Amino acid sequence: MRTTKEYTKATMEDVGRRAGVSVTTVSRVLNSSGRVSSATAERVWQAADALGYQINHIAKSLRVGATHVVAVIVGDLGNPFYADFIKGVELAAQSAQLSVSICAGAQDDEGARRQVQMLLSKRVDGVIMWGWCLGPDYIERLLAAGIRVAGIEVQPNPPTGVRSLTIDFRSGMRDVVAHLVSLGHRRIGYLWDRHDQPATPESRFFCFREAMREHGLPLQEEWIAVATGGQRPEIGQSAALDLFGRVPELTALVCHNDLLALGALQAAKQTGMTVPDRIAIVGVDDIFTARFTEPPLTTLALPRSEAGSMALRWLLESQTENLPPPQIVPRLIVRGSTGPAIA
Amino acid sequence: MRTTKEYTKATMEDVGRRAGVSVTTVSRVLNSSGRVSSATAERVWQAADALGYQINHIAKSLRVGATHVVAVIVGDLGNPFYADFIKGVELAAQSAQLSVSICAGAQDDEGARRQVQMLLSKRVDGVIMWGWCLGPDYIERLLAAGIRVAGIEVQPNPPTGVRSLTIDFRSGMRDVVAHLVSLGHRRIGYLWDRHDQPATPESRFFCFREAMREHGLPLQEEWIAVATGGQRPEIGQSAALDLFGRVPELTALVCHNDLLALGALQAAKQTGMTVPDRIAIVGVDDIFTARFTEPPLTTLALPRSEAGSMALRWLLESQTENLPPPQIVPRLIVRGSTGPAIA
DNA sequence: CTGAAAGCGCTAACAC
DNA sequence: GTGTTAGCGCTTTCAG
Repeated sequence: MRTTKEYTKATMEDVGRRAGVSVTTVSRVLNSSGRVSSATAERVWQAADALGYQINHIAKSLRVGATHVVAVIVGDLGNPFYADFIKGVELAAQSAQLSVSICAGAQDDEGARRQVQMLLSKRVDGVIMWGWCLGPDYIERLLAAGIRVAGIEVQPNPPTGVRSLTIDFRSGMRDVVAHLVSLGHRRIGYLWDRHDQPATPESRFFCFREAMREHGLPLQEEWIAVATGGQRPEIGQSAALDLFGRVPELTALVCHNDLLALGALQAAKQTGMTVPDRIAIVGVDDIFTARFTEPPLTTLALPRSEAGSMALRWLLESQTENLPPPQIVPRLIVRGSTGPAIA
Repeated sequence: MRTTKEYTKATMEDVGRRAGVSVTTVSRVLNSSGRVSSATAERVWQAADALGYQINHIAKSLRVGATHVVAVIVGDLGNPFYADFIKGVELAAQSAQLSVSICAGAQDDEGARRQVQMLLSKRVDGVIMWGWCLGPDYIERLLAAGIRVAGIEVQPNPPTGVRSLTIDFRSGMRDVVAHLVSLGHRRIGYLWDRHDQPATPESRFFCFREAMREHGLPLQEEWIAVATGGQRPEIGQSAALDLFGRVPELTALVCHNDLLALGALQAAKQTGMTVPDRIAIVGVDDIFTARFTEPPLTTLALPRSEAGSMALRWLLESQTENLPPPQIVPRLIVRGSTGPAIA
């Protein structure tokens, strides 16, 4: 084995010395920028890999002012939801020769401040996020620093400049409701995660309500359960429990996300309501777990990995003006948690 | 990608100019290195945040030769197993002022080569991995470049220099077997993921076999099912299916990991074997899904998030000679998939 | 086609 | 206490 020093610390100067050329030429060869005679080019390449030369990205970044690093920032890394998303980003990043840095979501404002400071200091080229993990002023700050920002489900009103990808919940929720209606359900509740607060027209909740209206089944106020306290099954469970007690005439429940739906499933079990006979349950996301519950969860699948890749590519797009922002289209996956309504 | 030139951020020189001092002084103040009169220090601070100064880590890294970036590299980012692990690393990284870069595992050798090249180029300070995602020579290469490497379940024989954390499967598997035996099971099979190949003394499989022996229940060759083809429930399912058909006298099955156990659960369902009455099933890992299967999965929980934090701290440890390598201790979580053996 | 030289923003000797 | 200076390794004018 070659010695440490030689193998790893080779600089362009070393390569140049070995090939009998200047650093300039080395740089030109290695980046295929500028005209170099093929003879010297050959010598440079040989010297480079004889020395095991690896470009020093730090130096390059300093010089050219771009780091080729994008950061992914998500609410809760422990949430199984995000793994696929990150995977998608990673995948696309690899083919774009970027590396991805990950940041746990900022819980409080102080955390957010620190995150932003870090992003700024590290001079990342871009930031990708799912959901609104950073306050608008922080996002503005990134934007002002020339850092590109792309986001999925950033509501309401992502600051101008954010490359926003939307999920077509309009069609998605229409599918969900159509499915339920076709099974004879008419009294369909919604387990809402208050997080998508003012429920903008692209939001899950808004689209659900809209779809209900389209079917002539206006959503009743009391059919809504509000889960507050984070995306955790337990939260969904208690909210569903309350809802089931309060309005027993419901025959179906659509949940804002699968985590909450998992809780609803438990709540049903707990109160002796059979799924899907007594109550049908639908989630959104299609997390890994969804296939393994009893019964398996019917859910509106979000192609998270693809969404991650799309977000990265959208981030890289040089001009977004003329292009239509990418849409992520969800797909209803019917499993065992939905069935015919009781007569 | 566009450079940030046009947005040029404040540099130390700008701060210095505004405060009427030199860059050196600014550096000294901002890093609290060196003696500076509190009066000037005060002026510098004021100038700094008047200008919204953010240190440029790129420049700093180039100068000091350390990037304060650690990379996490795992087999498959989509595997729900890893999310918590990464979260743990992130958590500890935050308090150590490091940022974490993530790398999807290298599937093939070419991928691995590229990953390593990237790590080298980006001059990360350290690499943390779960499982052996990189061939030994690649690891050597990182080590040779002065990059610290920490790994969990890196078997067999992590190259010297790797800061290896082990999981105490010895006690863990002992708990598993003791649990099963206390329920009256004696014919206990094992669903093996061949990946932990030569089954070193720290490995899941080895420890299981050892625990069986301790209980006077030597594992029969034919009680072993081998799942090849990756960590996917489907793989576990077909392997379990085969095993159940081949050796019906088994009353319990321990699975190398939860993903495989999920498959085993399906296989049991498929063949009409009730769990846990006809066959008890135990997994390892305690992935999120485990709580939601029917019946819920009894499993040997690995504290993945803590493991991630531990790994990072162990990576940072300056001298490892005198210190005992950290041990991760698993904990048996009894749920519904295990019960008394049929008489 | 090739090289010399000027920095990118920061830190660390080394003066004063 | 504070400033001057010399780079870290690279890209990029600008000359030859």
